Amino acid sequence: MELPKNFDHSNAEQRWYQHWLDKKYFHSEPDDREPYTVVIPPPNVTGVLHMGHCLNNTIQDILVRRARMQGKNACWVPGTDHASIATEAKVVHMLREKGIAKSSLSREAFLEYAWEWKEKYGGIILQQLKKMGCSLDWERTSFTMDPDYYQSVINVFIDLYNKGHIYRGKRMINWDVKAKTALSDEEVIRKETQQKLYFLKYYLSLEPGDRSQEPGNSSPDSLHTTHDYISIATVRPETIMGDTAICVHPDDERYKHLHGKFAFVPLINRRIPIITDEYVTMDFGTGALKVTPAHDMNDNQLGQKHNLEVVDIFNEDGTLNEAAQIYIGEDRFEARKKIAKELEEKGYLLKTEDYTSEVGYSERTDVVVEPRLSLQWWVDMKKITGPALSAVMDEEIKFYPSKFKNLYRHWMENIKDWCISRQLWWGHRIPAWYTPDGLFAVAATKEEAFEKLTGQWSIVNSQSQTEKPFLHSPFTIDDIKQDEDCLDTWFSSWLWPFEVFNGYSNPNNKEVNYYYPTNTLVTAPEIIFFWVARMIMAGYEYKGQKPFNEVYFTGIVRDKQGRKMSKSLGNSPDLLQMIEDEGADAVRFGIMISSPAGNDLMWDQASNEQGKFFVNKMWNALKLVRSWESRTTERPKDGKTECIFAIDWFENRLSEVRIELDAQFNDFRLSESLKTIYSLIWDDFCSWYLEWVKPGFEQPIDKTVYEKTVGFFEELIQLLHPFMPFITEEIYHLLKDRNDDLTVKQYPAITPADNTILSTAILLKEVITTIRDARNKNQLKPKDTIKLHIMTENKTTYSSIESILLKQVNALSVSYTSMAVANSITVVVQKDKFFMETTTVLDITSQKEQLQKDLVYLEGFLISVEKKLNNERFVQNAKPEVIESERKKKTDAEIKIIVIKESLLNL
RNA sequence: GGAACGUUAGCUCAGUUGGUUCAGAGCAUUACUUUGACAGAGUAGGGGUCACUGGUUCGAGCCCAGUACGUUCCACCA
Repeated sequence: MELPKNFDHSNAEQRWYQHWLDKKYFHSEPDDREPYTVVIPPPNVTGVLHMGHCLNNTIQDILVRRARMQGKNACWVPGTDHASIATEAKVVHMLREKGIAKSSLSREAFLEYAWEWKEKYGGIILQQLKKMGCSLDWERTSFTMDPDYYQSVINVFIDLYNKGHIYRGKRMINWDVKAKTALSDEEVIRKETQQKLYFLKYYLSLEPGDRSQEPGNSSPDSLHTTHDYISIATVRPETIMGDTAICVHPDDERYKHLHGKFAFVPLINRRIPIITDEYVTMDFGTGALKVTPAHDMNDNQLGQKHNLEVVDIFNEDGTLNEAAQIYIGEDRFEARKKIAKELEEKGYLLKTEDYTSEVGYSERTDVVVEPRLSLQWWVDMKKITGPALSAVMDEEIKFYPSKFKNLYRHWMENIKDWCISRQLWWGHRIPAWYTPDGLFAVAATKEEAFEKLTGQWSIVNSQSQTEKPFLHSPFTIDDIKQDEDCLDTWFSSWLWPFEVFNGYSNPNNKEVNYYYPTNTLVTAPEIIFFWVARMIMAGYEYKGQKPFNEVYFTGIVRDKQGRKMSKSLGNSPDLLQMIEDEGADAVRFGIMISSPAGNDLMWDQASNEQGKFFVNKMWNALKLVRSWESRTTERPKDGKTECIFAIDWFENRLSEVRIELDAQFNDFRLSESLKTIYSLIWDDFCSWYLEWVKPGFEQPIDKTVYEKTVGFFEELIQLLHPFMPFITEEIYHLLKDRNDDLTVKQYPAITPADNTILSTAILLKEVITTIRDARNKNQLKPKDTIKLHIMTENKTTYSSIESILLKQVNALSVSYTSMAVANSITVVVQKDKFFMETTTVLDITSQKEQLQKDLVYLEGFLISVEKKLNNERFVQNAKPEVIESERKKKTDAEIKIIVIKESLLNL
């Protein structure tokens, strides 16, 4: 059969992926084999494949495919995350384009749209993973809002609440004014922002207890007989209406006379106390700080400490409310401009300075985050961290690279409570129920909640009966209402490693018992806290066991300028287009070859080229080997020996590499293992082995050699298969007709390599290279033949390789000599001399130069070795084997020097 | 402000317990080959004071201290 000139990747990819699916190779059922379980980090349902996914999933696929070929029961579970905020944003956007406002819809109607949207677009990313060749068990596809999963999330909430680990509390949170939802600290991105620092006058009240000067008159002059003021610096003049104190450092001499006095907030003239706290930095701004407990995290803490009034001046969309008194309804940043102008006009503004500071932005909507007081649901994290810290520190769960252990420890030791409520409809609705009077109960159903609330009601009322007969009015089941909010997305995905096997909804079922704990988690370091840490906690809390044995953190994919790949920068290539153009194998190769373990990778699309070239190289090797098939012959036993050595060598070389690869995989040095295989195929197999066994033009080939060669080729592509599944499966089937498939072919056992053969091959390669180099330098054409004379004490070694040598350096003959051969090119390799007899006129200067260069190096080397050996302290302190090796270096160098000197004399 | 990590060839990176046949690989580059699997190739070569300064040691790319630069994370001064 004639093979096409090139590999047709798109045809092969489709064909083989479908074939693997038809054969159910990726489907796993519990059996008596050792399991190898990986759960995919569930991409957002809204997601489309990007380079990060490409890296992450290629790595997982490599691990899973290798495990499968090692005889393990490999199970890779796919699925998606409902991604509450991101998905809701997309649905809202989609509705807006249709002219429908979310506010005009009931919760039920909105959710109907959302599900519709999810069904339509939600699976795109999973389809894209198929294009990459990912060997996922599609029958196990999970979704964080599947009915069972949903119920598990709710039950976990109830359970944690009942254990006292979840509470409801008013806390300062990061508020996204666009999405109108609370954000966790981790969802806030801090960016350096150019700002203005406004220096404002706060006029002083005359007497600390003077009530005659209450606000009411708008003119400062009417409030103050003098113009004494304290100046403060702020970047947020629009929040002054929320000020309830001014704070100075107790030791600040400038303000000691003001301790306990009062000042007036400009424009609204609220009278506020001047308090002292060491929190204030004396040398920043004016050393006096305006305290706005409702709108600043630190001010809030100060406010609590000093019992200050809290005046919240913002609506949930970031506009000013009535409490602000002025500019009601204006957006916060509009208000800032207007207030700044008014302050200036009325003489409150002393000056402004340019100022750069970090401002928090919402990761989801990119608006400036507003610190806001709000009633939210919280997880008391200290109560559930349990064994999660020690599991990682004691390496019961191993982190690769281990540097992330420190980061993890730091976070765990300083863990803060987790705000889990989100003001969204898309997600798991919080199972809390309220009476019209604000009593609440946590329960799975309304009926249960009603029962609990009735109980609470009677207790409360019986306690308060002495004072008031009904502290809370009576209510019916129809009066109670469920919490409107949903749970944070991560509150569902932290159950992922066991709930994909129904490990919570159906505890101790056969599957979860078999597959859990999972083996390897492959994820991005960015979500070590969001997800990894919380999965570990949930694992111990609900399974009493770690969720995975090891975590491999991939690097961040950056472009060649070192910038993170992102949509907004537009430096993220269209992955699917790339796969279509260059082939999935090339793309997988490209991302893996540039991916050092655990470090960020500078990815350049050019690295796909290397993958494409590699595919082409293997394709051509296939064509070469196949062209021999029809020319095989049985050879007499005393036939040529060159192939015997080549085969011996390659067998041992394969063993050697297998051992190497094992070590690399154990440390997740996947990029290196790909390089190892790449070089094994390109250099060892194509450049050396195939050249050594290649028959002359249109000559026959020994049948045994042919079969061995096909066998080697199979073993090579088997090693490569996890990295580049399509081209390897294709070659496997084109090498010869067969019924089995490479995807499930089991690796042979690892055998030790014979070092003698390996070192003979190294010698052989070195001799070939050196002679070729000498030919080059003496301007011999490739077609010019030579007669090779070898001067060696080790004839036996050379006899096994002399025929290869002859072929590889285009020699007519090889013979052994004990004397220098006149008029020849001389080279020295190790302890042996090679004389190349040629008819071409020789220029001996370059030879001489080379030999002299070698001589100088060797003499220098010898001196340094001798120096060392003559150093008494070295001989005393160094290990015996080190001294022994130094002695050997010395004698070797001495012999070589003699050989080279002789050669120089003969020139 | 605190911390972690990094600095090795033009670029991206390996260098495991200190031992001058360890200064490496892949790209890129140069010369020569339009040879019969492959020019998407072959053969061979050039290229580095291992960031800097000290120290420990018989011996340092590797260990220690400091400096500079870079990246990231955490906390943040209004």
